[in-house]
Amino acid sequence: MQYIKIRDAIAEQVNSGTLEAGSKLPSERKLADTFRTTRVTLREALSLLEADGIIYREDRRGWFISQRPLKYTPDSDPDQLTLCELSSRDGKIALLKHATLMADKSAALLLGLPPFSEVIKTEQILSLEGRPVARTVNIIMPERLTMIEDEQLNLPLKTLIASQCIPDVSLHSYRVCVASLDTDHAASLRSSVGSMALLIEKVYASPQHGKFAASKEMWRHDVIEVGTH
Amino acid sequence: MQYIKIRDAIAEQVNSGTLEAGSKLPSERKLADTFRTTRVTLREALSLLEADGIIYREDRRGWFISQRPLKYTPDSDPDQLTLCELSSRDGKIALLKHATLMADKSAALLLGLPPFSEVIKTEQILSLEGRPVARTVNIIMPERLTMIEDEQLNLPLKTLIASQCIPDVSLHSYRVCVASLDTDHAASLRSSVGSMALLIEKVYASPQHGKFAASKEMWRHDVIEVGTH
DNA sequence: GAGTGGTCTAGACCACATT
DNA sequence: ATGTGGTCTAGACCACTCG
Repeated sequence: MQYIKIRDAIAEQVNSGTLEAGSKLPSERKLADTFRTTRVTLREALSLLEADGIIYREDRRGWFISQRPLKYTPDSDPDQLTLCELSSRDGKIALLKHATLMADKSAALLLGLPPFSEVIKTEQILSLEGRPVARTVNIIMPERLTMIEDEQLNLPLKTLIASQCIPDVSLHSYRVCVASLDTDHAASLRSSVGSMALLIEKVYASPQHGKFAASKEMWRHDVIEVGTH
Repeated sequence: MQYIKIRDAIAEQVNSGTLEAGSKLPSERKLADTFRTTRVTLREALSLLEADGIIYREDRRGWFISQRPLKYTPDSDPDQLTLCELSSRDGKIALLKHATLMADKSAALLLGLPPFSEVIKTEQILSLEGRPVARTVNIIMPERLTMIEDEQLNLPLKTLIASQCIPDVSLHSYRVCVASLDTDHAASLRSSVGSMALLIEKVYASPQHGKFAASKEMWRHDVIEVGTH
């Protein structure tokens, strides 16, 4: 099993600091030559390293060394920008699109909505040092909102909610699971179809209104982990 | 991108119920013939389905249709056997090995132990309907235990702790992350090196003793997800 | 013993990113 | 324009599983 040895050789280079976080690996053809093998086998090794979160792939751009992951803690539920700050990372949110429309099946399920409910839906991209790492879909029930300014649409959902003066909002429930990227998500994240990702779903509720907002975040899996403290 | 079409074709067969959960797919060579392609491309498609948790691989045995995943809820922190029961699955725990030894780096870190601390370490395999799906390492500080019978060693950690009459034990912290299987774990789980997995770490503590026990569970990723309720 | 999955080779073409 | 990664072909051998 050659590709195990190749994986270990590259992993060692990363751990020893010879290859710095964020830097690019040599081209697949060069690496294949170096290890005296073919691209197919080399890519097998790279995929293992990718699975471990040690390197990541940018579609058609090459392979790069991962940074240390962010750590999302459901207990304190920091919003995305706070999460970045906690790790001293340069996080920025960009708005992809937004619309008021009928809730789709997944949104209706998440918020327990009756058929034909209208919701506000926004989609955002979170970038770290310019690299897109997560795509978020936010769903909000419009009756619960007094007013949204355009500039607020690229705020984290939690921040937006906070501006709405609804008392006692809390993270009602969340779900974490391993997922893989579809064509659309892959493109937004400069990744490729089928890449592993971590899906984090959150539902926000208040005693008065019950469940009224939710988000689905699709994270590149090398970027985040989940836990306490 | 042929392999996307092949993936979708197989996924459709699964969703429509033509292929039942738990059943085996035809051999790779047959499938490659069916889709008029080579094994390499076919395996690309199968890997996507595996990443989505729709199918899973048993090392050298073939590809199988996944069951619906268990759902681990840190809030209530059900033990592994309870978790299986909640989904009406036939879960069984087998003891791999156990020993009293010096805490390794990862154990010491988890429990905040001083150097040269002795701990009890047990390793277990959880099987669902006979299929090994998770490997658990339990770490316990021996001072906190009155006595352990051999028959208790294949109990879930939480159940074992409950038998020890330590008041107010709680799940102190946990961590969930995507990981990949090393040679050893892969073998225990009838999987292959580098396969994606979900790692769940838990630390138990009580007001009197602080952190005194922990577990690291390595789950085949098609089998489990994490969330509330 | 036949068939299977695991691994590997040695190419090829294309679309895209970068220069 | 060059080189790169993404995709695909058409084989091969071995070790293992299973009947």
